[in-house]
Amino acid sequence: MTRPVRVRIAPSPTGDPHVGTAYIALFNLAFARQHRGKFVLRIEDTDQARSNRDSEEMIFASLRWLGLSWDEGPDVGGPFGPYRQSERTAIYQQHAKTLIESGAAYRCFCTKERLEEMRLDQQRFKRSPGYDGRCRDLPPGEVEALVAERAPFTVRLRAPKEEEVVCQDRLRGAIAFQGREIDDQILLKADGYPTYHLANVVDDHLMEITHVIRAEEWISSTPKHVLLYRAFDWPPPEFIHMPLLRNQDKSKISKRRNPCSLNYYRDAGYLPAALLNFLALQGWSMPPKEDGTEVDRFTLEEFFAHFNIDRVKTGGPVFDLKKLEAINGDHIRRKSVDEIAALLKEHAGRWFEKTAHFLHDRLDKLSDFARYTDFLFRDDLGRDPALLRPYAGDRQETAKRLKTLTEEFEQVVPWKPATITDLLARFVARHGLDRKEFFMLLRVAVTGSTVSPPLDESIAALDRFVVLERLRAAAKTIREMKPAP
RNA sequence: GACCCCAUCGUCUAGUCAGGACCAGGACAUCGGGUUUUCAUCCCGGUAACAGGGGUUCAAAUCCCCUUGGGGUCACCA
Repeated sequence: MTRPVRVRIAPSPTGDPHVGTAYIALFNLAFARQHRGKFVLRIEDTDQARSNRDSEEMIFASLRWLGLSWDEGPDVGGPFGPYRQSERTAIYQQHAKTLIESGAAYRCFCTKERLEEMRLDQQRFKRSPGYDGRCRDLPPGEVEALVAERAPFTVRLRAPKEEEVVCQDRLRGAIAFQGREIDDQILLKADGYPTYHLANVVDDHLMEITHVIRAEEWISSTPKHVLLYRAFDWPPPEFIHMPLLRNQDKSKISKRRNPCSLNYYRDAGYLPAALLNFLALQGWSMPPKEDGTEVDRFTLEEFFAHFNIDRVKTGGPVFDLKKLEAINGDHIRRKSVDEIAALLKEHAGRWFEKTAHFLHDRLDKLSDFARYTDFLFRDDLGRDPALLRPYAGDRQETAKRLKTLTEEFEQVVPWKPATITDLLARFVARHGLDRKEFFMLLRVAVTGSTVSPPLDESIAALDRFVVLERLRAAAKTIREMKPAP
């Protein structure tokens, strides 16, 4: 008897809800539907420093917005809970202990500092990185003594160095790794929280996950997972690694080169059906009909009806916003006028709520909102180049400053007015810039006008990627300006 | 750098597993034309790809090998 199909997504609640999460969720859900199985949402919040509840809420909200609903999860419960890893630490600790007892794992007393030093050495001598095994074979007596004196420790996987570990991937077949290349990964951190590797394997087993459909970036850690299943004597799930969504230059999709936040797509007015349709086309296509015609515009239900995981292509698809936009347009045109009116109302309403606090003082009549917010909706700013004045008249220097600032904007977390204000203040202070002049330059670069809501609010209201693009465009314009006569 | 994954138009892809009717089909983008008072929609048409080299075979986009190219991973992050 085969076990009922159970799949899961395991997003980490850090930052904005990611388009890649929706992509993987979509394929997991489709697979579950096809097999009349269950789709589980598990929150992987074992990184104390980075995880936060806001982010978790946004994951729920955006997946709901898309209509990708889960059968079990932290919010809806289920028979395999809790579904938040931070609430399962005792389970992981217990399993880590089992591994230590069986010898599949060991306690490591190395400090972060020593590990850092080791890494530097490895770099210096061009040795391949990885734990050097100092604590791997500590005499039992020494370990006991260290434990007795409460020395902090981590738990590491004891990877067999001679063996070959073969992972089976549904789409790629067997993938072999030499034991020598598998690092003695940390399984349990010094703070008592598990790393992804342990938590993921323990939970997938306990939650009876049958198929692990996740992104390709996980392939190289799969042997560690396989080793863990082996150590616990558990049957591994079937692994299905989806291709990675790509930037235009084929690198893994990133918020610097693409809008990645699902909030962006919602706020920009993409329809869930269209986003999903587009995502479904990344690496997958509907089987051609009998007469050979191909259908590439379809609803979620149609996708589910024709879904087959084995049609997934392994090549990495470049995320093409233009195509998404075209598909979105098609989905909009399929709606009735009344439906569009309702959608428009909802969409505009969201923006009004988002911007009312800074519109409040600026409006003499409600329709004035348009002149203060048009920069939020235009793809092309139609900026009057004459408005863009190089700082202190120095074109090259200004372009360079804008570039530096752009790089700093890439790092801002969270993307909020307060953090942006903070960055801006430090930036002008550090470079000794005139606030008035520099901020006006930025205002024009980002909003296309010398009149706009407060800079930090304006910037925060836009998606990070859009701001970066506008800044890059402004720098380019300035760099290429004719020198003043 | 080491290991692993991948490879059809600029982009998403069909075709590849079961080699032949494929001088490679569709979509997006782009170019040209038509409908339309504008714009958009809609319609018609064009440009555009099997990475390279070796094999196997009567026959290769399809099977095998090598090369090249691209990507991912190498954290007390996931």
